[in-house]
Amino acid sequence: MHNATFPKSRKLPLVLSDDVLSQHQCAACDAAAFCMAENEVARMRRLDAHVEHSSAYPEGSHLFRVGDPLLALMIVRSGTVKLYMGGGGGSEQILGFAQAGDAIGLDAIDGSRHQSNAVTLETVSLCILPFAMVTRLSSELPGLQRGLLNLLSRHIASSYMLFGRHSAEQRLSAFLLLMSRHADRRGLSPSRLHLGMPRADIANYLRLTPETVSRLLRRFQQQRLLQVDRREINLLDLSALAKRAGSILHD
Amino acid sequence: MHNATFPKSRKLPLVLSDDVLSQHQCAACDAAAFCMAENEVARMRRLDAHVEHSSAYPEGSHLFRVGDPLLALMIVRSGTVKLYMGGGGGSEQILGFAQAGDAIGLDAIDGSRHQSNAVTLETVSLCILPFAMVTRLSSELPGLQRGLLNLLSRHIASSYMLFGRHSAEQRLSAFLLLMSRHADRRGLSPSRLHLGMPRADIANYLRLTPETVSRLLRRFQQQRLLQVDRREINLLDLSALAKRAGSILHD
DNA sequence: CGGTCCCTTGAAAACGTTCAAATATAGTGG
DNA sequence: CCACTATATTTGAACGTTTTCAAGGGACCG
Repeated sequence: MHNATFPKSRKLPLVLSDDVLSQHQCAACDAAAFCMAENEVARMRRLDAHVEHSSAYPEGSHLFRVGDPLLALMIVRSGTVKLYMGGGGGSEQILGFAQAGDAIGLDAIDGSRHQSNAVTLETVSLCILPFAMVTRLSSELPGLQRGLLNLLSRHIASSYMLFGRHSAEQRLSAFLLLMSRHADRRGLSPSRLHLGMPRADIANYLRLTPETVSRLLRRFQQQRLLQVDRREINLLDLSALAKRAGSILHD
Repeated sequence: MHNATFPKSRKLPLVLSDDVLSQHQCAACDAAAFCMAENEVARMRRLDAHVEHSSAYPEGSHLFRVGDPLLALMIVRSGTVKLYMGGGGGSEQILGFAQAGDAIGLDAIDGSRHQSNAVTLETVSLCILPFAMVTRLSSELPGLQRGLLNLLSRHIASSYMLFGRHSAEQRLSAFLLLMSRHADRRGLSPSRLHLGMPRADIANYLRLTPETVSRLLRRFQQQRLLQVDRREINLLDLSALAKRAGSILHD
């Protein structure tokens, strides 16, 4: 890890509000299986004793870079993280975005070093599960390893949106719809979307230009499919949007 | 597996010619680590005692489909295998091609079921390493698991060619160049290329149309970069081709 | 030989990009 | 609080690459 951009983390004080927040988030979180398991093993000992709740990372913080050793599994509590490959030399390729409840750090397939970069696009807070703990729990609990692998494969499956030759309209529709379903799964409103990233990043991810993304959003708004307010999107007609997405999501 | 398209395999007779052939291939094979390990464990016992050498699969045979249980790690000995997702309903997406020395069957990330389809584009012969053997060896030999994971990650890394927004010329150049390097690594001529697949499959893989692939090949030929003879390509100017590929391969 | 599949080739059209400039927003320091 | 700067977004018009549509060869297999 690059300490220059990696602020020191600390355990959060156990005030009630934070505890409730934590529970709510954990219930709809990628790492729920881990936290449940931890509870079981520790006989209802407090999560906070094992999971490290980080302080906030300011926008632009690198959580890890290519080649960094894999130290921990991280769960985004709030904010948006951009995962990308290729240096800043104009040729970066965005692999995906992680928001509340998403796990990151699973890209290290060889089990030791990261294969992509992760940078915060907004102020971000994390739950940090030291990798040693993940490993220990995995060996103790049989079902857990499968959970971890499922998590990994789900991540990869979502990236299949990028494969295939689809129109700009299809890709943006699918992107918005996936964001919506993601929010829904996390217990948030499926229509109130918070894009944590600039247009340029959406464009890069979808293999388009920022101009095209902007124009499409405007068109969708004119067609009453949604309302745009900077990075806040209000989806008005999910089924129509699904129709635009076409074959990307159904297959 | 679908037995309808999966002919019964047998162990090859140990005639000298085949043995030599086998050794030659194994030396430049994705599974070399496994075969070495096997030799070590078995105290120089013959490979053939453990690795199942399949009979030939005719063109169009499905080696596995989505959802099939993962039974074996397969190494292509000759021929070309197409890996793809999405049903035949006009919307298939090709994920890659496997030729001599390539390992297939590693797509089953959750460790139990295949996540893609594999079909032979030509007559294909395989080495089959039953998954139980792979698992057993992996647990006995520490370095082996890493070898397997490296194999997996290399496979994934090569698919990053598909990410990113590149021109048709860049993508086709990169494709040919990767084929060339692949052949070189396997001990074959880096200029004499045998594309095992139709133009339509190259196009699908590169997110283009068959027409565009055909036109580009013709243009490359006019520019003395290569010579085209049906599916046999003679690469005349690798460095010029690399220049066309541009940023795809260097990053 | 006849049929089928694959590949090629041409012309027109579409989609998305590029270039350029205006507008809006957030952040900063006076 | 305002002016000021940098960054992000929007918008327009022209352009270019790639696709689409259509038709013509060519190889292989029975």
